[in-house]
Amino acid sequence: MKAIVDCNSFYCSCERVFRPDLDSRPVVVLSNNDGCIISRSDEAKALGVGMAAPYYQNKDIIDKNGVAVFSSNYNLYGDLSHRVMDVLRKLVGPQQVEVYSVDEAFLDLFDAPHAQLESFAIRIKETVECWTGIQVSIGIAPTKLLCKLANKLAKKDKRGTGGTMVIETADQQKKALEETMIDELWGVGRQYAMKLKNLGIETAWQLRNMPEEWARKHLGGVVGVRLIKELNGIPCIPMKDPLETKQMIATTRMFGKPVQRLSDLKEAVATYTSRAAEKLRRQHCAATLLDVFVVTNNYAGSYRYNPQTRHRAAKLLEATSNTNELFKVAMPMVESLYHAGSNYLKAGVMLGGLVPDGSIQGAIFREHEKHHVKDLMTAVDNINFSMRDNAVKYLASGLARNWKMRQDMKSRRFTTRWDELYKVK
DNA sequence: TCTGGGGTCCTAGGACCC
DNA sequence: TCTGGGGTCCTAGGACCC
Repeated sequence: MKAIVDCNSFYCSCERVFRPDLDSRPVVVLSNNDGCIISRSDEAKALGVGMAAPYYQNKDIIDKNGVAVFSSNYNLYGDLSHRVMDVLRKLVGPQQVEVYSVDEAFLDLFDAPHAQLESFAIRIKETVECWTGIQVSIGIAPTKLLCKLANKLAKKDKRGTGGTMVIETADQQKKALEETMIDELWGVGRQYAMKLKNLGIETAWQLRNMPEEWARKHLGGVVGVRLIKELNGIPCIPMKDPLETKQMIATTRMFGKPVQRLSDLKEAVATYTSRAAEKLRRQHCAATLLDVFVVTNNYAGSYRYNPQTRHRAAKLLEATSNTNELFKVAMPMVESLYHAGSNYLKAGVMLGGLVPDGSIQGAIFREHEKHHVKDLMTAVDNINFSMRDNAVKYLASGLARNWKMRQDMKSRRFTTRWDELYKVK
């Protein structure tokens, strides 16, 4: 058996930990640049505030109902997320926890006694809530897909099951699947949902009873087959090794306001490149592919939002995690992508073809020089980690930073900065 | 005036090889 | 004059997730 533990309205819950006065007030948290609403408390959902809805379109409802609004505070959320995951590791063992996202983790319960699953779930839930202040819902089932489904049902009926739900027996599975519409299923997005509805399939139970060959034909090949199997309680999505490293690293941002100057665009890409390189070094990897992209909106005759992306990719001669080496490749790419007179909304850097940095093959005559550079990178990373964000930065990243994003309603970093600690009195 | 920032997996199709 | 079949690797793009 497996479980998923999911934090309820995670970002909102994080804000409430330090603002108990908001416990019964609606709360929302905005995306970077204060653009979209990406987390809503139950009260905000009840008001009809949509997920991923643009902030400005909901401003009326928000103002009228005294909704508390926050810019996203990733230092705070990241730290509380680690605390939740640490509690889970303590309860079930570090190898049994797969962190799936900032607010969700799968647990491998292969040896948990069946008769005690329900009480086990309740104990996990109560411990996490007591130790971190974050409320969670838990779904337990034989497959990941059924776990997600159980979790969704547990969330719907908070009092009945206390925010936990076990789907184990054939009866429990049938009942749960009949209650679930296909568009609520994990792995069924807008496209598949539309397709399925056109074929007359409405509930998860109906989908479960379709033959695999049918799924292979209509639902993206192996993806569809996996869906059906998982619905039938046959595990096809394995637990991931917690030590696995990423295959791709990206850093991309919208600008606070559109930029037109090449110098601003280069500063932004340099900043994202150095961020991406930091992430790369943190997982002890080097990249062999670099991709730079820029997004323009040229408002042809109207103000319609009609973004256009252009990108350049480069294969690196030598795998590297050295920020300077990456700059040397990225900067000319920005220049070649740039057209004077365009409005740039966004830019990004992606690093791919990742290899472990212990095994970098390269020019033998440069060995000495490379050790030097590695020490420098380590020093920069250490300073930035221990001091504060970007205590040491590259000049190429700029000083004026006209393009920096807006975050007008950010709470304090209560748990990760001495000068922003919560004050009791 | 204002629409996020990451990721994964899969398929199709082209280039190339023998 | 005739012009196969099988394989690999890579890239682009779609669909999905939180």
